[in-house]
Amino acid sequence: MMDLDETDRAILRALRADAALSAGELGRRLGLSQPAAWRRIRRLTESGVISGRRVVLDREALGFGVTVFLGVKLATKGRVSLDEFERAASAIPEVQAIEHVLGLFDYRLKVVARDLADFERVLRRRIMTLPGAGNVEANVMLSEERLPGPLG
Amino acid sequence: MMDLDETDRAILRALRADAALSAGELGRRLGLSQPAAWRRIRRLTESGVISGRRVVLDREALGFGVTVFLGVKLATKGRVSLDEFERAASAIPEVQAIEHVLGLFDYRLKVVARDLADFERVLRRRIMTLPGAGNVEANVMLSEERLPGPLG
DNA sequence: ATTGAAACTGCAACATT
DNA sequence: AATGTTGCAGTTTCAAT
Repeated sequence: MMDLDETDRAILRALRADAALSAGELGRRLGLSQPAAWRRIRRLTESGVISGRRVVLDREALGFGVTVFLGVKLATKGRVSLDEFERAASAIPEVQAIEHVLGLFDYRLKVVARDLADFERVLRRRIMTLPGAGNVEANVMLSEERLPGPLG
Repeated sequence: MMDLDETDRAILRALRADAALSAGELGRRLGLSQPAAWRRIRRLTESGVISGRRVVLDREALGFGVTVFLGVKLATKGRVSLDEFERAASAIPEVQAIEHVLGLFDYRLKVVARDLADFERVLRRRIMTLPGAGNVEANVMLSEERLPGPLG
């Protein structure tokens, strides 16, 4: 953990919205020279605060109009069950994220599909056959809003 | 929606892992010239398939070690209730994502906090006081695995 | 698809405060 | 310790072939 000043936070806020911003453009906005802004970005990257840069793909543009969150309760728990479940879930192409959670469910899966008919196929042939899967609860995503979140 | 060939998919797969890859490096890997790779990236961006580039922040490095998924059932529904709930939830700094869903819950919130004591504060003073919030169910995240997902 | 060229960016070295 | 200036290699972003 690292302590950030107001300038660092402004940089993170800007890069969260658009990681393609150049150090020069960032410096211009914050009143820094290009190398000064660049050095701060490098420092944030090397310290691990910035852990990567990813492109965001538009699922709809790719033909995947349906996103569903699944809560999964395992029927059998234990070291082997968790590993096996995670390995099998990772192998399903439509699964975008696997979250191991504590609470009413054991896992939370984010699944995408072309449409509801396609989702039913994934659910029946892939999800319900996952090793150890007991109760499964589904929530179809209608819309999603991503927020900046706290920076320290 | 746009149709992609195998090369486009390889580009998306590579950029999903690391958006900082240059067009030259991408071309080298795929057997394309630098401008050819660059043109494909631009085409994918202009068509909306690539909808943005974001930095990934390490929550733990920022001092937020706890991530909780909340399922929220509204007590009162209707146009106004949804708008009001979303507006109030957006104003909570610890809320990272607001997902409007169909199913057992009406909303799914991704919330981060410094620790469990901090999370309790957020839950009691911010979440439970959200307008219209009825039942709230929580799942504490233990680990998360993000997968490439299907590309068409 | 390749080449060439202008503008910009990333990155290092050095000086300043 | 953080900044600014200079300078160069590499990249982006075009146009031309």
